[in-house]
Amino acid sequence: MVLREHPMTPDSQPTFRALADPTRRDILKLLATQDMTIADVSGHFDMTRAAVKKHLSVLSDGGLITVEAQGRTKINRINPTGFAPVLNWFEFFDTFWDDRLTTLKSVIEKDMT
Amino acid sequence: MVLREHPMTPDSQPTFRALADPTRRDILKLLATQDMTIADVSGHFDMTRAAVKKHLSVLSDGGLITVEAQGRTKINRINPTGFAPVLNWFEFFDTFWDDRLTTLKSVIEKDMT
DNA sequence: TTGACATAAAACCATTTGGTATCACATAAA
DNA sequence: TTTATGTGATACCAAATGGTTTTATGTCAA
Repeated sequence: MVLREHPMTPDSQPTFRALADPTRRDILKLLATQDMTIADVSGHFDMTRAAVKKHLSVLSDGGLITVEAQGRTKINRINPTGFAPVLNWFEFFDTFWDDRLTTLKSVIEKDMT
Repeated sequence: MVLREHPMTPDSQPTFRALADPTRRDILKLLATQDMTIADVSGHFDMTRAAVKKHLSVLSDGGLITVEAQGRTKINRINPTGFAPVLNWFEFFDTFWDDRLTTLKSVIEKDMT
């Protein structure tokens, strides 16, 4: 028995990969406040635009942002739907642990105290 | 304004990193069903025990499993509390999006249909 | 049309990552 | 005490990753 993702399930790997880098997670928090061009995003980090652009590409591959061309700039916009694959993955444990009265929700609440 | 994790917040990076690999996510699903030794886990994957051991170390670094010595074997056990850092990170967006009536919960439900 | 500017793309580099093979160590069993 | 077995640790390798620099390309404004 080798556990593998079901073939029909949308591949969650690009999303998990996109979330694995701290800079990309910070970019997502940035874009949660407002849509931004690449130049805008770059202004918040100590790295070249090219590097930021690569991160945005990874985020786009993971479905976590959408990019819309607007003249000579591109508007990077967070995509709430893109979180679904990861959230659904967590849901597996949530439903699984319902039996043990150890839901993920209770885990969060425990951490809050 | 450069977004960085608050110094007092437990570092979530090792947890995100641990979740970024598909094999490690499969291991977690395995351990959700029952605790296992390294040999047990290895039996489910087409790779050497050494490779599986590395994955288990990364999962342990991320706090997602605990390891208990038992004679000459080691029992690997999933640690629900270890999910807290990532779940809390998602909570940020959840509360943020409450204003827009776009909570993560609704994202999941939309994906279910 | 010319020049400025935002993004794209490619080559390149150092480090990390996921895997292997090998050897050492500790514990259970003969 | 041997011997087998489960695990740990190290060295090593190919590929991926995160960054830079440089060179296009496309679009807006004089």
